[in-house]
Amino acid sequence: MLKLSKLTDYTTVILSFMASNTAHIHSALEVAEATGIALPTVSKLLKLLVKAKFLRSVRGAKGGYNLAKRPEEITMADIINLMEGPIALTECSITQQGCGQASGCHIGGKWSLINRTVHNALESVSLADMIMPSAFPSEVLIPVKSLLR
Amino acid sequence: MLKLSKLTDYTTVILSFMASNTAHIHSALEVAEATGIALPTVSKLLKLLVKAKFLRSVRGAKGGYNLAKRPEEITMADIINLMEGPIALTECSITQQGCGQASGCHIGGKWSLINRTVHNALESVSLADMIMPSAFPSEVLIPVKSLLR
DNA sequence: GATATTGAGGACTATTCTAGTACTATATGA
DNA sequence: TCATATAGTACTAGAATAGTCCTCAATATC
Ligand code: FES
Ligand code: FES
Repeated sequence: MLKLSKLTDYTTVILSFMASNTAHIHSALEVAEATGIALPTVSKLLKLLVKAKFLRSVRGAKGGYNLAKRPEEITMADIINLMEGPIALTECSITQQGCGQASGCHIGGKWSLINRTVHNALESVSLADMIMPSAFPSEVLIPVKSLLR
Repeated sequence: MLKLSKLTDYTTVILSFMASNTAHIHSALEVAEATGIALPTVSKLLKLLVKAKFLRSVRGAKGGYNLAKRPEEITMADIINLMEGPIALTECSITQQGCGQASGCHIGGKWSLINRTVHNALESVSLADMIMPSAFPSEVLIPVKSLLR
């Protein structure tokens, strides 16, 4: 289904929630209740997000989390990159030298074209776009030609 | 990693091979040897591709497979769609009514924007593009604005 | 200063999904 | 009729994912 893992989904929901109210800090419990995701899972993800510098944390009583960046600065590509590693649809697009079935492959470097195409698509959507009631990325043109070098 | 399953990868390799030589039919064994993928797996995938109308099959001795469409008519989006189902990065983008954590979700229909963005990207690359030594999709512009309705 | 609250960090388990294999039936050319 | 090749289905082992739990560290409040 070319689907994201549930955790990536959750992460997006959590970040959207944080972005929609940047004023004060939110405890893990608060986030869990607001999003409907189980507390232990939320907790796990929040820690991850702090490590990745997307969130800041405050420890101790009355502690919690808030966004460390502006919503415009976090794109879907960033989130996916964090949760699932670099966007690489196949093994052989990571190393440039082709994968196992090297011998018979007529594709070669074409995967990297596809990867970049998808990556650009995901980069065109930011957290800010996610929370706007009906605002959209103004007009992002993705000339496939420009992806090549 | 936002990665495709291996089977999808294999399928692309197999289809590319078929596309690079549309003249005569290829037996499963021939495809397996050419691509380096294990025969049983190749066989399984070829059957699937026939069912999906991407390939035609000829049964019996001297039988085999060949492309049922022109390489330009098969896009990466088609292949992924076949192997992994409709491109839907998350559960809730399938049904329009939101997923489990409905209550606290500030995202709503925004997923479908992302899905369409990615889908368009993948649709811009066809099998023909994959086999051309260095040809690329001429110039596909993806105005994100146009994805919305 | 004691205590309650909240995050940090890591380990562990159950479950689900994927990949790969095997086996039987059917069609066709020689 | 036999050799060859696809059609269809069922099964198994392995890997990845999701989710939970437990202990330690920091801080606010009383
Ligand atoms: S080398 Fe991996 S698909 Fe071609
Ligand atoms: S309803 Fe599923 S992520 Fe919002």
